Amino acid sequence: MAEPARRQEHLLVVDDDGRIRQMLARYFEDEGYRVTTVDGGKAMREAMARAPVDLVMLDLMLGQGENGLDLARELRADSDVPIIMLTGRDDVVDRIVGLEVGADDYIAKPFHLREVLARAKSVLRRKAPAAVSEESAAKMIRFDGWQLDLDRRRLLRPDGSDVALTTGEFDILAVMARHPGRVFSRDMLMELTRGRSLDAFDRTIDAQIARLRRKIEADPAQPELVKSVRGVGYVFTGKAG
Amino acid sequence: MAEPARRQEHLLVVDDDGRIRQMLARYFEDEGYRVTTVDGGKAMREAMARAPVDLVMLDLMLGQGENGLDLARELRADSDVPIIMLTGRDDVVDRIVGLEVGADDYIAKPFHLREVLARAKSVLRRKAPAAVSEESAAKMIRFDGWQLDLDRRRLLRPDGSDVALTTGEFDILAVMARHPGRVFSRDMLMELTRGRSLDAFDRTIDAQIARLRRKIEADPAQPELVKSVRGVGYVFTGKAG
DNA sequence: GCGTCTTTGTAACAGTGTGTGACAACCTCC
DNA sequence: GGAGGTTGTCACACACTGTTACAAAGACGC
Repeated sequence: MAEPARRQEHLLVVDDDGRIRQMLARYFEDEGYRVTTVDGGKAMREAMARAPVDLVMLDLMLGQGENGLDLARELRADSDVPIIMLTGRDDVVDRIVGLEVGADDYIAKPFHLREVLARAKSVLRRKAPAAVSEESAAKMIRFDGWQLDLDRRRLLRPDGSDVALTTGEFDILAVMARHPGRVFSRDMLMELTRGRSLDAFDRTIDAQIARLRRKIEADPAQPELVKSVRGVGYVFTGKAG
Repeated sequence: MAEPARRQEHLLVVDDDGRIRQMLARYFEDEGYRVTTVDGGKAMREAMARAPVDLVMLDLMLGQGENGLDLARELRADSDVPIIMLTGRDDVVDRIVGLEVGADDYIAKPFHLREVLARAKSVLRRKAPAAVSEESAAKMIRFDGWQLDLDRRRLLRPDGSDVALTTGEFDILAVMARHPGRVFSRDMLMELTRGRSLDAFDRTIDAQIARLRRKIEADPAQPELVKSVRGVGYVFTGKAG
């Protein structure tokens, strides 16, 4: 089936398993795509820098202690390139990945190549018309009249106005607001927001919490939404709904 | 000081690695817990059916194609039993998903047994007094016109104004107010609020009670809400409703 | 590329919360 | 009434947290 002369779309496959790289590359090249395959984050960054990419297919479980989620977040920080996650796990993982980093679709391993192709086409079609088309219900967390939009990474005040949160501030709030009433240690917050663990005497989280409070609390000295639990950590005390 | 005959708490360890099962079983049994160990989902279901379980410690990477996250979700569907997940060192995805599925805490392998014990105590302490489900309606305790909001960690006076309680003060009041009329020994209060036991001649609890009274009693010298029981401890005498 | 602006990590300092020992007041039992 | 033990309170030291300022790192526009 000859493809009409069309700009060749460029796929980047990130997977530590050579067989999968080869399988995907062969199949998509047959389908008329240009395919680059890499085995990890470093190579991915290099490939991204070298040539524009239209779609990234990213394995969630990479070897070498690399984490697909981190790479996805990294990609999202830089660009709007569509991302399809490859995962061996079930729908729960995929949902989270979607929430966390804004991947566009997912495919569970083992997969059928025909299905991968269908998803890839679908994602490319959706993304192509410039602006992010909003077909899925936005994932929203509501509390005390506020709205935290996980897809758009925005926080809206009860009056609808926008709060300008930085990436770090947003990540901490997102993790905590998803579990009101649960106490998070600083270490947990560090791991959940950026996959690093905290070393002793690190005040990073405290500083971020302070900045966050300054933006979302009526009186930062008497916080109502993010409270401290002495000797343990922080807890989100907003009321869902 | 003889420990009051307290119900032995029952732990269920789910892990496919026999050495880990044995290590955890030995350690927690030494600490006075009853421990059951199983190696997979089937045995887990059987154990759960056989005897009530107070805490499940669940490995996320089970052999035989079994998925710890599925088991966690399955547990959550049926019950509110606290869950601690055992995860790989840097599998952030698993942790996020685990929390999302409803696990209460996670511990990265390899772990220190002392830390596991501390987490277990902490989870049991927070879960024990009535199932505090995360997204359920606000948990409120009312007494004599006062309102203690456990989710928001706030105390409101009859006139609706806010009382600024510290973490420690709030925890003690929360524990006692949940069980009006029941007498708590200092040791019990220490255990329930911070998972440590009290050593001899420790005046910590007394000091906290004094500070608490100063904030909530009309006349701290003639307490109406938190009374002393000489030779035993303290009792909350607020009238529910 | 370069300079500029934003975001983040870190150190320093101030303020708050808590544990501890001392002591006074109190209770109970003899 | 006195002894011995228990409780309330205070003061103080120390640990924990909030906040600010500044430097480093990163993002952005040109």
